[in-house]
Amino acid sequence: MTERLDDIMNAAERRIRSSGYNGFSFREIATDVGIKSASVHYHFPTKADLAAAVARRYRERFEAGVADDEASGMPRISAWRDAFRRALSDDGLMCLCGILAVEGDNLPEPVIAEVRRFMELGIERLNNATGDEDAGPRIMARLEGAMLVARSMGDTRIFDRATEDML
Amino acid sequence: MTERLDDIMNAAERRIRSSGYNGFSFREIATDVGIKSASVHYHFPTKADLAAAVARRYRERFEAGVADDEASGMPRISAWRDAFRRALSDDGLMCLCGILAVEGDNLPEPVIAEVRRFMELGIERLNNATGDEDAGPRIMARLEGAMLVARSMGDTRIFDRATEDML
DNA sequence: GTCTATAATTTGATAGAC
DNA sequence: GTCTATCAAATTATAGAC
Repeated sequence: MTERLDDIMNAAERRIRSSGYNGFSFREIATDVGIKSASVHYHFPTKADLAAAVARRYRERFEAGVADDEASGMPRISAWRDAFRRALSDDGLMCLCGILAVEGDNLPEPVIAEVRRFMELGIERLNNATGDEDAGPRIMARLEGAMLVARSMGDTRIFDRATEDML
Repeated sequence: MTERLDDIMNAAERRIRSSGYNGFSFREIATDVGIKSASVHYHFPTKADLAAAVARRYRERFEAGVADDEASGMPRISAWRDAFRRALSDDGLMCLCGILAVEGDNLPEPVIAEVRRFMELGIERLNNATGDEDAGPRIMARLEGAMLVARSMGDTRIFDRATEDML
């Protein structure tokens, strides 16, 4: 039913995580999915709509992944580390919110808002888990940074080596 | 003499660190500097040329800043932390190589090469300083990540809180 | 829902005068 | 070195037929 919507969002997520918001076009998404760009606009009127929807879904999926790990007894820090590791190893791509975060202030307001929500979520959860209000920013920084460096060196194992003490 | 060249590179660096490689145009640079885009092409034939030159200069300036700190007695890890902090607080912008790193593989080859050189430099120097081959990736990850998170939350102090134990 | 067609703008880049 | 003029291509987005 809504499989077409999913196809579009999947293609958009892959493209954004590869090249960023300014690095993909509606025509590319359309080609990936096998339709025309006008049809993509039918589902998402503007580029900002599409990117914001993808960012929201990413955050919700991320949150659910962490919750699953915690439900099976994993400590919260390890669960967040595991969720980042999964995002990196599943497809070798950067964190969606990480790349949107660095692309910065020229992005549409709704996209920026979703990214900030992702960061706030992680910081708050990790602060609560540790009782240390510096722990949230520090752990999120390590995880985003480990993805960034691993990606720039083209070596996933760098993420593991830079975060193995968090297990 | 070459002040025009510097003006162009300064404008390009600011734009890239704000919005990335795909987020700036020759016309914007030209407007910033007060000339026409054709004149920018005179100095840098292609966009890849300009970005690669800016990335190389960034790395060299970064390296010199670290060397200065070390010459005045600062330990190497603190010196790297200080150089990142300076880059962030001078203008509130992201690390140039950090943003180019996440924009990824669709960038022109010469630009990717400069970014990788920056990361390799940091990793190697920090590995040597600690005698631990995991320390380089871990420290670079923390510094890049702290900038990323601080930037996405619009709060420079997050960088300090996430890295104060490295002083 | 998807298409064709197209508008309006921007982009990276070049040619040639001064 | 900088300009005007221009190009070919790509971009976001819309109108309207099917």
